Amino acid sequence: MTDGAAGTGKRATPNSRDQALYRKVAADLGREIGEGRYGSGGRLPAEGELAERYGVSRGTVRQAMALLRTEGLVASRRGTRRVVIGMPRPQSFGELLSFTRWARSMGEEPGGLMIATETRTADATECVQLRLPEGTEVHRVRRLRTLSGRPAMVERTVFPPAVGELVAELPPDTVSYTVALEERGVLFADAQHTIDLCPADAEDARLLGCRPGDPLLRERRCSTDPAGTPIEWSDDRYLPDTVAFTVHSSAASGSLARRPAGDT
Amino acid sequence: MTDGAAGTGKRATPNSRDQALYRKVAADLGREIGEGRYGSGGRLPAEGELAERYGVSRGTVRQAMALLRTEGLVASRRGTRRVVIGMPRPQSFGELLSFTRWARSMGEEPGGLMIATETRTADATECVQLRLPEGTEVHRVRRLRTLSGRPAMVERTVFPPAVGELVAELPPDTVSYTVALEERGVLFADAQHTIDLCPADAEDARLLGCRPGDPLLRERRCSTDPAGTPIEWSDDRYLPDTVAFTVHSSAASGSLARRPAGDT
DNA sequence: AAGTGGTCTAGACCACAGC
DNA sequence: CTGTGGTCTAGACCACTTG
Repeated sequence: MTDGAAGTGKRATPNSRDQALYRKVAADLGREIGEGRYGSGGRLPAEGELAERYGVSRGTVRQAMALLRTEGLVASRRGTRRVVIGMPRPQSFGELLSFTRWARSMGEEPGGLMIATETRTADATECVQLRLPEGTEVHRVRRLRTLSGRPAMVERTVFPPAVGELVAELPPDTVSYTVALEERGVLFADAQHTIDLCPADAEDARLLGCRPGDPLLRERRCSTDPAGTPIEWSDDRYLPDTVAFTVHSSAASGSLARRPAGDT
Repeated sequence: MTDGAAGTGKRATPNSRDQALYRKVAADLGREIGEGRYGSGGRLPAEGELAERYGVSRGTVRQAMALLRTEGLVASRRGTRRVVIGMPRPQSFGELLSFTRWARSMGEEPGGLMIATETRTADATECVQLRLPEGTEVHRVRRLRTLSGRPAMVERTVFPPAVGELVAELPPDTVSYTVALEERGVLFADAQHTIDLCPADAEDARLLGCRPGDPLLRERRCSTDPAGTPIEWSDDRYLPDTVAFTVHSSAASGSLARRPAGDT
């Protein structure tokens, strides 16, 4: 291996730029899959062949494959080569948490009409979700989100104190809190979502232009930073025909579950 | 390492029973997390410590951790120990694909009222989803699913020929097709889900006892076997207040995405 | 029997968190 | 500086699929 890093010869390269090697391999293969290089249901090259092609060890190729697997692009089992079972989706996580980024990726103009903002003591649910001691002050925001002017979703978000302070200082014309927070060093790493259907309350109906009681698609979400600290707890209610959620799940890991309606 | 496997000393043990070592470690840690041993937001032991405790290498501990991570139980970053961010959920995959198993796990009595079964040529959508050539004959089943007698969901499933043959031979009183198929060697390994809201059509309304046009929570799903071959394509429509779906997603992998309503 | 992915080991160095 | 997880390597053996 042509190793410029004078030394043991063990280290491949210090990763000239930001990404890990296995991520580059995964991205490359993901791109090829998206281009139909192997076809839907087609077989990927063997681990050994890929290791040689990219000049990396088998372990690194396997790390890349694990990524492609959790993204739902390939299936694998002992004895045969991996198989293509899905097509890559553009950078889902950023667009998943940010309504603004998602809207823009679709060529729509996102909007955020502030309805109310307040600082109050957290209720029982919020304390559990945000892992805060009882009686903590939290920052609440309610907004009507629009797509190219049309009402699309009512957003009710609660921030813990540390994040709430940042939110309170945001310029009044801020469209994306998520992007603004990331620019201020708050990183989103994990999120837990609950998706169900709920009837519009009086406020939902007034904002969205539907009747009270009309069903909405609800996504409740708790996001955490890389340290595992909760940074937001949100209740988003979408008008029908606005969005759909897609999930990949597998027997090996399984990030999706079905629960009885009602709790939390 | 006290290694009874007289030999190279490399292999730890041939895995006395079915499971891989890293799965045992993950299961064990998952159980401890569920018991609150480390607390919500608490820190896990270091990789090295766990490797010693279980008598395995660091690589094996890391495989276990990767599992716990995709299951949404822990978050991790360089420099500090892993942190608990979620509680374990019981065997989600089996209960996710099987309405029957899910119902029973909640102490409800699942039912399946057969509405219609037919063999016809697949339409365009079905051909794409099941990766079948145009004009292939598929097996279709429509059923009303009930929870302890109450209507809960209308299920419309399409099976490719190989699976359809098995389905056609199932006893008329079969409640769970999923379980029956698994008993006949059809294994479910991966699934791709799309969750959204859709209005009840005339049949939905009649079966579920609601009005046509009333919104239902819809889950469309394509499941594949370990070889990556599609084995079912289903459109399930739930009455409101019946179910909620929960998903974990992370910046590192991301199995959840939001899409505009409409397609596929 | 050959090919291929699954599991496990052992060791190295790096990058980051926190004292 | 020390501890910790992230990345990478090299090699071994096993279990399964396929021809």
